[in-house]
Amino acid sequence: MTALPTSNRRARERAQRAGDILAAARQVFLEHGYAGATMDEVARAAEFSKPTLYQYFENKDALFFSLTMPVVTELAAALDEAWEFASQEGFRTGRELIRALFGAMQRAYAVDPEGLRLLQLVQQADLLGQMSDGVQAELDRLGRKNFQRGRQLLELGMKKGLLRRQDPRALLDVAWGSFIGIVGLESIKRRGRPGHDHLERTLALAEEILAGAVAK
Amino acid sequence: MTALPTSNRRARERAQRAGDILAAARQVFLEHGYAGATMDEVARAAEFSKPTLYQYFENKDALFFSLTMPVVTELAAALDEAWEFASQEGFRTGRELIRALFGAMQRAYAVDPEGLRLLQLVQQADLLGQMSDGVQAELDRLGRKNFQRGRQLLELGMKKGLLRRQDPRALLDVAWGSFIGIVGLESIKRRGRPGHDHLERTLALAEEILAGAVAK
Amino acid sequence: MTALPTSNRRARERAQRAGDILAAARQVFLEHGYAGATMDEVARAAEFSKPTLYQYFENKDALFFSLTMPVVTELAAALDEAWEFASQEGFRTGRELIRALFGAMQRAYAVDPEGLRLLQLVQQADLLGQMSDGVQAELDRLGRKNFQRGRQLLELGMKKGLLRRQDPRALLDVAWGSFIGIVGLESIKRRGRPGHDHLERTLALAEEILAGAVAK
Amino acid sequence: MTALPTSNRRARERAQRAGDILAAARQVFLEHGYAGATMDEVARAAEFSKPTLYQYFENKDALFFSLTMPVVTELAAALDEAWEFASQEGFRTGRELIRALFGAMQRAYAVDPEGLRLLQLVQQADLLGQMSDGVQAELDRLGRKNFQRGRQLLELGMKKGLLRRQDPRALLDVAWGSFIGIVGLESIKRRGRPGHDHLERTLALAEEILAGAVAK
DNA sequence: TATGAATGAGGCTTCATTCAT
DNA sequence: GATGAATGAAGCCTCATTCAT
Repeated sequence: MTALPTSNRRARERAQRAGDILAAARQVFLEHGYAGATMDEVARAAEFSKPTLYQYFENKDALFFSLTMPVVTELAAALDEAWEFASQEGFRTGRELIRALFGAMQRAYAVDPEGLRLLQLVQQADLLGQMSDGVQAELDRLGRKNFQRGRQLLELGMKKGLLRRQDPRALLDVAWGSFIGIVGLESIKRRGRPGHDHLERTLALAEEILAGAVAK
Repeated sequence: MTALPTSNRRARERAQRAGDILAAARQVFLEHGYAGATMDEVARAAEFSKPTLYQYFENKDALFFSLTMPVVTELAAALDEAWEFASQEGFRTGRELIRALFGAMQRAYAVDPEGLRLLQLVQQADLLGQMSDGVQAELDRLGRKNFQRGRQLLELGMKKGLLRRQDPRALLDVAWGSFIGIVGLESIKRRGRPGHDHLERTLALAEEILAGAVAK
Repeated sequence: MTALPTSNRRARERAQRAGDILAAARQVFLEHGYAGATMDEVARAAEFSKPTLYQYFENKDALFFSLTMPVVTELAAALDEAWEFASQEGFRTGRELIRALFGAMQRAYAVDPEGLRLLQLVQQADLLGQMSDGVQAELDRLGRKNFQRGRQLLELGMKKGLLRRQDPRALLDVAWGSFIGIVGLESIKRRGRPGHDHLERTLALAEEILAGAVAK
Repeated sequence: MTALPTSNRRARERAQRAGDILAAARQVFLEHGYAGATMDEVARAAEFSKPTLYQYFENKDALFFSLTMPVVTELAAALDEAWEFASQEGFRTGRELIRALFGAMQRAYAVDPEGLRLLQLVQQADLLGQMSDGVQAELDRLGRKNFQRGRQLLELGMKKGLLRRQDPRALLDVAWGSFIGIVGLESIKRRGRPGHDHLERTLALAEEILAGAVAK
C-alpha cells in the first residue's frame, strides 16, 4: 500500500521506542525530580544504553520537555474549546461552566497523569532555572497563555450572569491550585500503589464544592 | 543554672549563625529544589565558607531537614490545639471549625512561608528518596500524624453536627490540597516579586468557599 | 586477464567510493585535526552511513593513514628521482638542484595539497601517539627515509661544487621547514576561501631566496 | 612586613600551583594536541586531582588559552618595539631589521618554547573550532594584529631603502612560515631528547639566508 | 572556630565501533 | 553491499564532603 513499507515500519518502531523511553523517563523524573533524576537511571528503566537515549532525545532537557509539553498543550486545547463553547452561549448554568473548567484540567491530567505533576515540579522548584533557556521560555509562555484563557473563561461566565461576581484571578487560582494540589497530594499518598478511585472522588468533591459556591 | 556566661554567649552566637545559614539555605533550596541546590551556593548566600556549613549541619540532608521540620512541627501543634478545642466543645459552628483548620495551616505557613513549599517539594519529588533514611522516615511519620489529626478533627465536627457528613479523608484532602496548591501557585507567580496580599486574598477565598460548602 | 567483467566494475566502483570517502575525510580531518574529527562527520560529508565507512577502512587510523601515505610516498619518489638525476650529473647549477628539491616537495603537495598538512599535523601533535603502532611506525620510517634522501641530495650538491658548503642537515631543515611552514600558514589564512595564487607566489619567493643564498 | 603575611604566602602558593598545572598541561597538549589531550592526563601529570584543575582554570579552553596567550602577547610586544625602533630610524641596515624581526619571533619562542607550537597547532587544525568563541576570537584578533605589525615593519624597511622592494606580505609569510616551520620540525625530531643547539643553529641559518637575500 | 584547598564519586554527553536487517 | 540502531568506553565538568592550617 505504501511506497516504502520498510521505512514505514521503521518509523513505527522508532516512535515506539521513543515512547518506551518517555515512559521510563516519566517514572524516573517523578521519583526524583528533574535535577535528581539521572540519565543513567532513565536508561536502566528504559532498558536501553545511555547513548541510545540520546539518539531519541537531544538531551535531558528535551526529554523532560517532551514529557511535559503534551500536558500543557492538551490543557490549552481543552481550555480553548471551553472558551469557544462559552462564547457561543453553550453553557446554561454556572455549574456547567465550572464542570467544563475542571473537565479541561482533567483532560490534561488524563493525557498524562504524571506529566501534570512533572510540570508542577519544574515550576515549583524553579528547575526551570536548570533547563535550557528555550525550553524554559516555551513552557512559561504556554503556562501564561493557559492562565489567561482560564481567566477569560471565568470572566465571561460572570458577565453572562452564570457565576457570582468576584476576582476572576483569585477564583482561577483557587480552582487550579486545588486541582493541582489535590493531584499532587494523592500521588504522594499512593506512592507506587495503584488505584485512582480516591483521586477521582476527591476531585469530584472539590469540583462540587467550588461549583456550589460560585455558580449562581 | 547555666554553666558559664561565656558558653552562654557562645551558644547564642552559634544559634544565630545556624539561623543565618538556614535562611540562606531556604532561599537556595527554594530556588533550585533539593537536588538542584548546591552547598556551594548555600555557602555563598550565607556568606560562610563551606566547611563552616558542615560545622553547623552534618550534611545537606540535615540542613534540609532543619528547614522543613519546624513547619511540620508547628502544623502538628496547631492541629493538636484545634483538636483539643474541638474536644472541649469549643467550636460553635462549622465555619469556626473550618476556620481553625485553615488557621492551623496558615500558622504553619507563617512560621516559615517557604518551608511549607519545601516540604511539598520533598514529598512530591520523592526527594525523600535521596535523603538519608532517618530523615525520610521522620518526615513521613510526622506527615502521617498530621493527616490523622486533621481527619479526626473533621470527623469530630461531623459527629457534633457542625459539618455536613461526608468522607472526612476526601474533605481533608481537598482542604490541604487546595491550601498547598494555592500557596505553591502563588509562589510561582510571584517569583522574586514581593507582596503577599494576593496569596492571602486567594486563601481567604478558598476558605470561604470550603466553609460555605461544608458547614451546616 | 581479469576474472570477471563484473568483478572489474565492482572493483572500479569500490575504488571510486573509497576515493569519495577519502575526499570527505581529508576535509574533516583538516578542519578539526585527527582527534577532533569524528567518524560521524566524515560519514556525513561523504554522504555514506558510518558502517559503510568501516567497510572501506578498517578504522579511523587506517582512514587517516590512507590520506597521508600517498603524500609521503610521492615525496619519496620525487626525492629519489632528484637524487638519481644528481648522481648522473644531471644538475648543472645549484639553482637547478634547489629547484628540484622544492619541486619534489611541490609534487608531494600537488598530489594532495591537504595531505601534506595532515602529515604535518600528525607529526607535530604526536597524534601518532593516538594511532595504532603499526601506522605510526610506518609513517615514521618513511619520514626518516625522506629526510635522509634530502640530505644526501644536498650533500651531493656540495660535493659537486654546486652549493656552498654548510651543514646539510640544517639546510634541509630550513628548506623543508620553510616549505611546510608556509604551506601551513597560507592554509590558515585561506580558511575556506579558495585561491592558491598567493601560496604559489610565496613558495616561489622562498625558493628564490634559498637558491640565491646557497647556490654558488 | 606585609599586612597579611598569610594571604601573601597563600597567593604565592596559589600562583605556584597554577604554574605547575600549566607546565603539566603544556606537556600534555603538546603530546596530543588540544583535542587529543585529556584533563585526566593533565591532572595526572600535574599530580593533582581533576577537580583541583578546575579550581585554577575554568575549563580546558581557559587552560589552553593561558598557555598560548603569553606567547602571542610577547610576540606583539616585541614586534611593537621593533616597529617603534624602526620609526625612529633606529635600524641602519636591512640586516639589522631582519635581525629584529627574527629576534621578536625568538623572544616569543623564548617565553615559552612550546607555547609557540601550541599556538601553531590550534591554528592549523582549526582546533579553534572546538574552543569557546571568546577564546577563539581573542587569539584570532591578536594573531591578525601581529601579522599587521610585521607587515608594517617590513614596509617601513622598504620605504627607508633598507630592504629590497617586494610584496611585504609574501616576505613576512616566508619569514614567519620558515620560523614556525623550523621550530615545529625540530621539535618533532627532538621528541623528548633535550638540546636546543641544533634549533638555534638552524634558525640562525634561516635568518642569515633571508637577510642575505632581502637586505640591500 | 573558620577557611582555602583538595578530592572521590558521579552526571551529562559523545565517540568509535558493531549488529541486525 | 548499505544502513538504522545500539553500545562500551571515555571525556568534561560539578558536587558533597573533608583536610590542614
